[in-house]
Amino acid sequence: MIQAIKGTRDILPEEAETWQRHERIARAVFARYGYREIRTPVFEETQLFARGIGSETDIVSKEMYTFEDRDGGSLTLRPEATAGIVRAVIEHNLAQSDPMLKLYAIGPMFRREQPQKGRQRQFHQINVEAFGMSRPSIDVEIVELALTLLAECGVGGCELLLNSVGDAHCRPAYLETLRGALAKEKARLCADCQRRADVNPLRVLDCKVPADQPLIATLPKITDHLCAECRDHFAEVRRQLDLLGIAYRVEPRLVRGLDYYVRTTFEVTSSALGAQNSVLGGGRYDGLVHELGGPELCGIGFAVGMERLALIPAAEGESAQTRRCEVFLVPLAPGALDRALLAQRGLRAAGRSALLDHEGRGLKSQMKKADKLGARFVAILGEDEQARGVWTVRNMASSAQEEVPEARLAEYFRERLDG
RNA sequence: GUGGAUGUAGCUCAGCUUGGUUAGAGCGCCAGGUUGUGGCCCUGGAGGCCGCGGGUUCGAAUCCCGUCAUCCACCCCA
Repeated sequence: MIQAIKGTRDILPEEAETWQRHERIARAVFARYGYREIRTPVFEETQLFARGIGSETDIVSKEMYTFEDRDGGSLTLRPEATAGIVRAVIEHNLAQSDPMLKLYAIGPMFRREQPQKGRQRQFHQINVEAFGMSRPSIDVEIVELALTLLAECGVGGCELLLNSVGDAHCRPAYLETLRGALAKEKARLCADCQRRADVNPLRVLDCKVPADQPLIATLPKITDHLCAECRDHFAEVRRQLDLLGIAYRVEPRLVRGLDYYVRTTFEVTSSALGAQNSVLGGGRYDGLVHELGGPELCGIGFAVGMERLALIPAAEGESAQTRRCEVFLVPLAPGALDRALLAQRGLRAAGRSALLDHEGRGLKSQMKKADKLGARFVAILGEDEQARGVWTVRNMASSAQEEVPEARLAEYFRERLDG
């Protein structure tokens, strides 16, 4: 039996309604903050990701779906959205003409990882990016937007983690300090950390092995080694978050896996998620646009994991089963089908959702079907009704029935279903 | 790539320890109980190479080996 590729899955109609709800809410929220949608291709030149994300990152070094095009070029299914959006911003010179470049994107990403709870090889993100704004207030707006989005989607029990990872001026010096500290203590850490100490010392800070924690706590923190500009920026971000009454926890050990982040980084976690507990993550990426061949244009953004969003139970149980049908038509008499087809077409043209049974079953069976489809009304056409040009209309909630002339059907339902 | 758990009806699962007549339940689906009326109830029905391959045995869903898949976790991220 052919089945879905490992790490991919089908989103069945019932769950798809939850996704649609989240997307609808997101678009509405973004409109209020002045963000507009951009849609970029799901595959790009491999070089774009290698240069943008960092060739030494896990994503680029071992998780990308890369393949050779027929002309020999190397293409890659996007593992994240920001690089492609930045490419489009540069290619179309969007920053030149837009007085306030704010963009969002919704779509699938691809990473070849081992699947587990909240992690798929094809997964979906909602991305938000703002370009050309360097002041701390946009950092705060982005964070506030992220939290508003989650709140409106009904997710509760979330925690905002905040950090500053410094910039090109102060991070190299900090890394040296950290390396120095690690060199002395390395032998006492777990095997993974000893490897990290050489490859990516920042990751040691993120280690979860209990035995390593006491030593990690003594390591120098990035937030104590920021340059004056980064320190001031971070302080102002925190001051404004306080001003807006937004709760957060400064987490100096919060390290992002993409090389392009500078200064502000943040993450929102939920206890409902298991090991992959981050619903949303992002940060500032001031050097990225230039790095990819564009102008000196700063940027900041975040991504929400839609699978993870869907895993978090909505605060209030909004289990309103969607009605698939307002009017269910039941042609009983031989020849009634023709009248039903005409009536169905007419009702649909009038904006009603109308269905009829295509199996030609008995009345009882069709009534059951109408009930299961959530029909508000059932309209029956038997020999008796057909002879007199009327339909017997049953209100499924009250079980009341009355006869309605065929010509008045649309009007009848409009009066009872609209408003 | 590594570790652990699990694979039986469309779905959720029992049966496996102590091998033994046609493999079960609930939900769902279909039909009947009402010559033209849904929900609740009752009755009946359809639907399973018991993940796949091999082995042990008179006999395997059940024991053994292998394999594949899924889930969870490590790594890392949304």
